[in-house]
Amino acid sequence: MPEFATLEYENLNSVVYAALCDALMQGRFQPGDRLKIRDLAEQFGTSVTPIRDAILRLANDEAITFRSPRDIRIAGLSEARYREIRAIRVRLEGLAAETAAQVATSADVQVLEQILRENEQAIADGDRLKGTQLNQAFHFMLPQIAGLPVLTTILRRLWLQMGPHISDAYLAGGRAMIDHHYPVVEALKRHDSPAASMAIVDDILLGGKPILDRIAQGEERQARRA
Amino acid sequence: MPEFATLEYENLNSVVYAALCDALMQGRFQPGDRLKIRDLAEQFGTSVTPIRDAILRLANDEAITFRSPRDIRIAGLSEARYREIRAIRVRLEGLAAETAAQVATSADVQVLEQILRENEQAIADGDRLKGTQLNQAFHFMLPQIAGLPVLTTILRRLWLQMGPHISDAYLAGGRAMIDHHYPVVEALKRHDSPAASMAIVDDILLGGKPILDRIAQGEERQARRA
DNA sequence: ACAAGATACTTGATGCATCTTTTTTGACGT
DNA sequence: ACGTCAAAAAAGATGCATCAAGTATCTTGT
Repeated sequence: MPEFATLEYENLNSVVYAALCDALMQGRFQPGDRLKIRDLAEQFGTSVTPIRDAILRLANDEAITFRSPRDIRIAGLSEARYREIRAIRVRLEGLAAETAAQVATSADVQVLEQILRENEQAIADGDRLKGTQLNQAFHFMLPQIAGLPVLTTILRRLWLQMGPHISDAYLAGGRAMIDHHYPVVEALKRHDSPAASMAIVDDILLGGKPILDRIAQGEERQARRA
Repeated sequence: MPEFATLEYENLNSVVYAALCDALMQGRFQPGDRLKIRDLAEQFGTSVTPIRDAILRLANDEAITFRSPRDIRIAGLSEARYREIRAIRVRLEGLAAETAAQVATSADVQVLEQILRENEQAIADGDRLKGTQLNQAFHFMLPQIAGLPVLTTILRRLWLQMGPHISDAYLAGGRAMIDHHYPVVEALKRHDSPAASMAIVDDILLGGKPILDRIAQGEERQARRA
């Protein structure tokens, strides 16, 4: 008897959740933006229940916060918290890169190279949205190649929190955002785990610099105002 | 102007979620146990809505799964998935221990030593529940001392998934479960980050051995049946 | 006695009404 | 202009009714 993939039934709340996740990761929300359940319900054409469900899940992910019982907003991100997320990413994406380097096939490498080419093109075209998406796609390929689903989930959650903060800063760094991706691919080809890990760490620390600067700058501005 | 902690207002779904989390972490559920929203609503004395909300959050944490659209169960844990969780814990708790070693005060150390003493006593008394809780308390102290809230959240989620699988295996290992905690405390006293990291890694790998054996054994049994 | 089909029951998803509290708004006084 | 305050509007939490789909039970024919 053939195996059938357990087909994922979709409930409305999952659809809404996925849509909001996409929006978050694409930077289509700004930190502090207010969400209203009834408004979203109208936009999605559903009742409020699936929206509430999705928002509850995002709140659980700490991507949105309840500033007060009736005030739902896109979560802010302090500099300290961003630094923590970065430190965690260094450890976890390092693990993903190491593992991926051990098991990567040439097909895997080709997918990565294809993403890189498209990303290069998107940057050349000045297409910020596509550039951000392809950058994320590259990062998520590593845990996928490595066969680490739990890791993928954790990283997705971290990106949900970073999403609203990277949109503006992304192209500020220009091609720097993907410069470090090339040595990752080279390391995977050679099954060189330490090199893969070091390259992805460089990417996170150096490529993420403009984002950190922007958050730090925003905090400083806020401090002066107070 | 002094900082005020954003006081957490409590909604019912948070109360239910916290209660279910506790139950999960204490191993009071078995993998595969079925949850029924209406039953839980009766037990908690609420309507079904807050229960649904809490269950949705736990599903988002991947602590429970929807086997089919109307069949909510405590999630299983494959050997591969457990190994992945362990690898992630090694990286993240390593980071927590390193950071904690740099900033730990003598007050922090005293708290850890107190937990260790009580844990020793619980094991001597054969009090499995208390032993498990204190073991967890020790592990969660490290990211707290280190001041890493995001890390704490991630680890809590991982423990939610491990909870139903550690109950039986815990005392099987006897004192082995906390043997490696002592060198962690010693390393924190000396502000010796590498030693702290190594000690906690030993604890995760060696202390977690009986859990892995149990999961592997369970899978083997299941494979034979098929 | 047993299997297949029909029936009744369970159960989560969805929608919606209501309640309480918050937020908004606008008038008012300083 | 600006801050204050009160009334009105808004908004999330909670509870509940209904629906559709799955499960268990019962019936029925062999």
